[in-house]
Amino acid sequence: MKKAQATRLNILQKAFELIYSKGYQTTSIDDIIATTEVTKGAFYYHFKSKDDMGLAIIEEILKPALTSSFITALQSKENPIDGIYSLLYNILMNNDYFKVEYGCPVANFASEMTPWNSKFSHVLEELTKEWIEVMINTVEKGKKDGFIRQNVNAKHVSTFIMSGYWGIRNFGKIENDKKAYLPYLEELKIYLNTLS
Amino acid sequence: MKKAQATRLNILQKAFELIYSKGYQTTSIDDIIATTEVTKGAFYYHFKSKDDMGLAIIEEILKPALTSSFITALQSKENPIDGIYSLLYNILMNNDYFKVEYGCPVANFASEMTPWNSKFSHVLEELTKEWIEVMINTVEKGKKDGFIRQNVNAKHVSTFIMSGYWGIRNFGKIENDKKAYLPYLEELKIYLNTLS
DNA sequence: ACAAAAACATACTAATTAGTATGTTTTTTG
DNA sequence: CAAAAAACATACTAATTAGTATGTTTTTGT
Repeated sequence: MKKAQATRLNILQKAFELIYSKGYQTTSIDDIIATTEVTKGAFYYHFKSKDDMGLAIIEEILKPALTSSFITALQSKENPIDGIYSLLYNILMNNDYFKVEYGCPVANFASEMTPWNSKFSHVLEELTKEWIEVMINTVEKGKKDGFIRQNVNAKHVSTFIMSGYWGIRNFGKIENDKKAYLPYLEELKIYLNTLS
Repeated sequence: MKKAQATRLNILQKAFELIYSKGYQTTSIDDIIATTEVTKGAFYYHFKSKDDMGLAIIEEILKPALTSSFITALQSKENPIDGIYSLLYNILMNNDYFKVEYGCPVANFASEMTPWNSKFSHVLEELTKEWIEVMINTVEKGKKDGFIRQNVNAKHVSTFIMSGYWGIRNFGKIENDKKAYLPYLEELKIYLNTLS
């Protein structure tokens, strides 16, 4: 019950990298077992289907990694305006787990799977709602602490910011250059300051 | 030289609908010829490959349709703040060519094709740059006409707005309900008013 | 140590894929 | 009207796909 978990995790991680760079549909199981150097038997011992593995990637790789870094980044600054900006700046400019040319893995999954696969839709909805909730709470706390105006709607602001993030990720993919992020970040900073 | 063009256009339109709802990879040529009721011979007479057809969809269907409606919507109001808001409101809430559950066709293409297909990346980059340019010009005109502050950076603002649009489209896909657009639109209105 | 279960390996299958080879029909043009 | 080119039709192919059937090896509990 130790080595087996390691191979399972190895499959998930390697498969994630392949899917993140090539997309879910274009990543075949043969691709995955070739790069992980496990056999098909091992793969289907751990996952009952390709979709089962895809969902496990979201639940076991993306969800914990992103949610924790999301929360700590937001809480790193006293003023949520600084917290939100530094979260987005760092995730776009300094994170080298994410690549400009590949966009946001969650947005990619959503874009590719969502209309025709309800299981994926569901876990992705849960995940994004969790993020929005975290950001809403941050904004509300900022209102209580006097950093943000009382008439700011936390849900609207959070949705607005998350949308911009997903969108600029797609721009980055197209332009294939982190420089594409800069105009967005500049305007984000100005926008965030209007909330105080 | 008349009926042939009609079949070509028919293929492009039906293929677009399939791709818009299911994605490019998951739409097979057999799918396309089944719904268009043309044969494989006809298909490959008009397009030399699947990618050739995909690019034709962008160039001949999406580009003209979107760019023209984009420009006229932006110019419909004297104040660009109203113009931009009504453009986004209408494209999100009133356009029934686009479906919530399928998102933005251009963003879908970008998300799915961009990292591994440079030809698609290129035409999509051209297309989005064109939109950004149009919006920049609108904002600049608004500055000249006194509707928008002089210290507003038109490029930053345009990129910021376009990002938000693409992102909220992805949210809509996940939530599968136009209501997901409303918090975004409310905050967009507030943001746009800070530009005046 | 040994049986049983867990973990992995190999060789297949049936379906689907983009694309082609080779036709026939329809239009156009001289 | 006839030949040539354009437009479409049919039947294939070779590769790839997710998934399975049937093994062997390794680990675990007793």
